[in-house]
Amino acid sequence: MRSHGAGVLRAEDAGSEVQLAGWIATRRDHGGVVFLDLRDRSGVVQVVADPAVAAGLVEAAQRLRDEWVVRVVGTVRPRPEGMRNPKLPTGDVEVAASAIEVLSESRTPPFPVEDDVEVGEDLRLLHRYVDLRRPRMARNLALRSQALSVIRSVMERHGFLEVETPQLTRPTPEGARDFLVPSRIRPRESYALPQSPQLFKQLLMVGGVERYYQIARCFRDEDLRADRQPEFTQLDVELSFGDEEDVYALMEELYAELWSTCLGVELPTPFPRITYAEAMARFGSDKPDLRYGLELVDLSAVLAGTGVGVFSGALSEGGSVVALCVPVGAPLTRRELDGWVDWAKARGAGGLAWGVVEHSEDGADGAGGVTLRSPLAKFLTAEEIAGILAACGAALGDTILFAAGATDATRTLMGALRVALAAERGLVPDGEWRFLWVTEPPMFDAATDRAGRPTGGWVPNHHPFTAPGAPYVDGFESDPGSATSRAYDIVLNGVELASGSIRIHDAELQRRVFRFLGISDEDAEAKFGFLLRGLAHGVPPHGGIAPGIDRTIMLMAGEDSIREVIAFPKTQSGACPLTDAPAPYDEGALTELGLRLIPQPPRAT
RNA sequence: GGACCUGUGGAGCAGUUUGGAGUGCUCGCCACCCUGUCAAGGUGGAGGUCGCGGGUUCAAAUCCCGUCAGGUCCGCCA
Repeated sequence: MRSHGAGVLRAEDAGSEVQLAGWIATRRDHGGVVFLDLRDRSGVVQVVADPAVAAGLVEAAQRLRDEWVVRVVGTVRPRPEGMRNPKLPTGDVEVAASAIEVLSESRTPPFPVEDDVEVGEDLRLLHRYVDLRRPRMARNLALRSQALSVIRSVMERHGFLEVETPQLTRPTPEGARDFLVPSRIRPRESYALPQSPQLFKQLLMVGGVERYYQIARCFRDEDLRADRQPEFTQLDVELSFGDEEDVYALMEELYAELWSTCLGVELPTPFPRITYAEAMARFGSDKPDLRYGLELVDLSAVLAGTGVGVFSGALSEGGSVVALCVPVGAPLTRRELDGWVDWAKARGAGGLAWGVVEHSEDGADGAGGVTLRSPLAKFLTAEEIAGILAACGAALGDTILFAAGATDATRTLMGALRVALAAERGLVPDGEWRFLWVTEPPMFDAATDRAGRPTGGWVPNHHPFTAPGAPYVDGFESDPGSATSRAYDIVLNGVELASGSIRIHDAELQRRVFRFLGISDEDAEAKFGFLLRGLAHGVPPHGGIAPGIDRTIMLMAGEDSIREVIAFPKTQSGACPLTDAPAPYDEGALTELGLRLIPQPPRAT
């Protein structure tokens, strides 16, 4: 049916007889001659219905409409001098048609099949089959396919076995909410879709697979975001008889090859490593964006004896005072500062203090001829102001923002402010790829209730199968807040791309962790019995990682949402406009499943 | 569970602040003209539940309340 892709024809093809097939992108009807832009996956080429070549073809071409599917037989010929189109890769040639066959007609498209028109996302998803024709989406799909191919070749090269794990499995009692799947053959019971193949891949290690990978679909029934879908894809990896260094080296090679092959970019390896504690202290985030500075400044020491109430209050309760110095050369306006104070309050903070670095009128305070203009200035001593300016490395025109309170919360707030300010002030450079490893996260976080109050219990920071760091194996129970784990993340430009850890491979240690988390031996047996039995049958030391495929492709494609790199994504409310999923239950099916719906409560008026 | 933004012929927008006739722009669509365009051009034309419901008013796209949908974020996501 087809001899060439439309987009591949070049000057050297002149004279060739070709058969093309594709969609009518546009039609330019000059009455006596008609130009068609024919689009297929490979690109676009101009087809001419020229009465000098084929009689009657002009009339046929005039009946064609956009997005009709046609087959064209013709001859490639160079365009006349001065008629070349440098905007098209095929612009040196055109195809003089001898025959045009309509394979399929089309309604007028619901939106233009071009990149430069912003179309509402619900409409794009409703007609995704049209949206996918747009060059941007076609490019994203091709990039994704190429990336998956590179991933498989790297993993196979290193002796990893691709093993599939169940999609119908048992509900896991902790973590994200499961999608439950009832079945007719097991009425009143439920499978769950896997949040990840975590326990299966560990059991594959027990099973002697030694090196496993899978392009694995994962499911979590949690609220959606630009970078979160209810179903998403991970490169799931696990290896035996190795440690962190094996995982790091493998992933660095993988990402370097992805960037090299797909983007033509050579990544420097190894990636920098910073500890979780350092990331939180310097950037207020466990996924710092290293493309810009704007690091957090801890002023707790400088302000140890301050008379400023909000600061001294936080410090006396063991908290911190944290500053950000915005080096924009020109101060933020009062309106902008008020906006950031409101921004902080919307996140549950008490507020932000601020100061602008100005020329010192009398040289009485500050240093280097500058001082701080701030509502706080009259409550600060000259030494404190000098200390603040020195600690921030502040220069004339800089704006300093302050927050005070519990250390972790204050750092997190200022970390979020750092990201928001950098975006707002245009401090984020284009075209930089700043990979890093974030290592040694806490083993546990303090558990909180719905209102955010600590319950006194602990929850895993990563998951309960993560090995404690060597110094904490014996005593994590006595000082759980200080224990770190052998987990690690890959972060790129402020996005968490991958997360993994070295696992517990000792049944007794695993039981201790469960007990510490408040899971009794009985509970553990009921929920994780299959894992514990596995751990009793000869377990190699093992660990792994799971890079997010959607997020990786999103960043490679320069997109802001993973929906742009997923062929058929869901909306933020978890719906699919194309298929209108999810659908209401069918009563007959419910009966077979042994289920009954709770009547919808009457809406309060 | 919460905050914010958006919703106007097929697409993208303006109009909403300060209520006064569905008014406008670009593209698309239909018909006709046109033999070198590639954002083709020209002439003419069709196409509207201003998301939906209620309220205020002599009068609502515009003001108020509610609701639905899409998006961004907080919570949530071991």
